[in-house]
Amino acid sequence: MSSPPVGRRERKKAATRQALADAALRLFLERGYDGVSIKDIAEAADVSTTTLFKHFSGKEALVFDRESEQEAALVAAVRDRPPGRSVPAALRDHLLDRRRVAEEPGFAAFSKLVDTTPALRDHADRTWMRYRTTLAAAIAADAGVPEDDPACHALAHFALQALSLARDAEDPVRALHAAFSLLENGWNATGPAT
Amino acid sequence: MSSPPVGRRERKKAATRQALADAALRLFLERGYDGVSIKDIAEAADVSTTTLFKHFSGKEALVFDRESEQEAALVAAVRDRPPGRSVPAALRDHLLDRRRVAEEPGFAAFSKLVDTTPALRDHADRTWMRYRTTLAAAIAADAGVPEDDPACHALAHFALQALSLARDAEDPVRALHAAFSLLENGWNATGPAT
DNA sequence: GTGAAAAAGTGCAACGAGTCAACTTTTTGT
DNA sequence: ACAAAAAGTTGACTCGTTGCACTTTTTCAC
Repeated sequence: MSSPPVGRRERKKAATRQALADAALRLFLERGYDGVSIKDIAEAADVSTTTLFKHFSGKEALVFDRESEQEAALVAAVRDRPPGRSVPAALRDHLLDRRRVAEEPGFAAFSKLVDTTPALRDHADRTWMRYRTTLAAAIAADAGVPEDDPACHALAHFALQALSLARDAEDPVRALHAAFSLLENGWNATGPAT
Repeated sequence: MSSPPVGRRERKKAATRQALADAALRLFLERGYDGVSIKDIAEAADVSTTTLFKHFSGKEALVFDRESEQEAALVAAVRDRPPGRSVPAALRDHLLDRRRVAEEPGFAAFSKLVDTTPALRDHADRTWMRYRTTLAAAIAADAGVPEDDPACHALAHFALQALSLARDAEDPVRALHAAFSLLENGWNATGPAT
C-alpha cells in the first residue's frame, strides 16, 4: 500500500521509540538517572526490556535521542563564518552559543541532568569528541591543506575539549575565552603547515 | 606484637591484593579483558567476588594497580625543567618520554591491552585528566599567578589531552609535536595573564 | 489470491558487574 | 584471658545487557 517511506510498521516502530524516550526523560527528571531502572522505563512504555534495547543501544542513549545535527552545525560554523573571522574565533562563538541555548528554560533541567550524572556526562563527551575527524577535515579544507594535517586535528581536538574544560571551571565563559585565546594565538603563529 | 606498620593482618591483605592483581593481569593478557570475568579472577586468587571488590573499586582498577607517581612526575617535569625551556616544551618532552617507556618490551603487551580495550582506555583517560588541577597549579606557581588562573588550566587541560590526541593519530609523535607547537606559540603570545 | 519464506518485533531466561546484610576471624583494651 | 570492636569474608541479590526461541508482519513465487 505505502511502500515508499511510511509503512504502518515504521510508524509503530517510531511511536514505540518515542514513547520510550519520552518515558525515560520524564522518569529521569522525576527520580534521577540512577533512581530509574530499565525495567521501569520499559514498563512505562508497555514493552519488555529486550524491546527497549532493540531501539536504543544502552541506558544513556535514551537521553540523547534528538542529536547529531550538531556535527553539521560545527562544520557550518567553520565553513560559513563571517569573512575575516579566524577559525578559532568562529568555534569559540559557536560554543558560546551552544552554552546559551543549554541554559534556556526548556533545556535547563535537561542540561542539569546530564551534567550531574557521570554516566551521561561521559557519554555526551565521547559522542562529542567523535566529531573531531569531521571538524578537522573542515578546518583543513578551509586552510587548503590535506585533511589529515596534524595541526588541524590538534586544533579540532582542543576546540572540542574546550567544552568540558569550561564545564569544570567556576566561570565557564571566562574559561572558554582563556582557552580560545591560547588556541587563537597559537593557530595564528603556527598555521596548518607545521 | 608488631603494632607499627607491618602486622600479620596487613601482610595477608597486601598478599591477597597482589594475588588478585597478578591473576587479573595474567588472565587479561591470556584471554583478553572481556574474555575474563570477575568470578574467574576471584577464583584464580581463591577468594569470593565480594572480597575482590573490597580490594579494588572495579574491574578496570585491577589493571592500574601501580600508578599515581605519575602526577608527581608531571609536576616535576614543569618545576625542574632545564632553565630557558618553556613549560609547554617541558611537558611535550615528558609525554614523549612516557610514550617511549610504554613501548619497552616489558610494558608493550600491557600498553596494547589498555589501548585496545575501550573500558580500560576510558578509565586511564579519566584518571589521567584528574591531574589537571594539580598540573595547572604547578604551572601557575611557576608563572607567579594565582593557582586558579584560567589560562593555566587551559594549558594543563590541553597538554594532558595531547596524549589521547596522539593515541588516535596515525603518527603519534608527529601529532604530539603539532599539538605542542600550537600550545607553545599560543602560550608565548598569550601568557598566563589573559 | 495463496502459501511459504524472510524479516522484524517481542519476551523469557540467563550472564556479568557490582552491592548488601549477615557471619567469622583477628585485634585491642582491660 | 575475655569481651567488644574492627576488619575480612561470604552467599544472595539487583541492575544493565544479551542470546535464543516464538510470534507477527512483510515479501515474493506461483
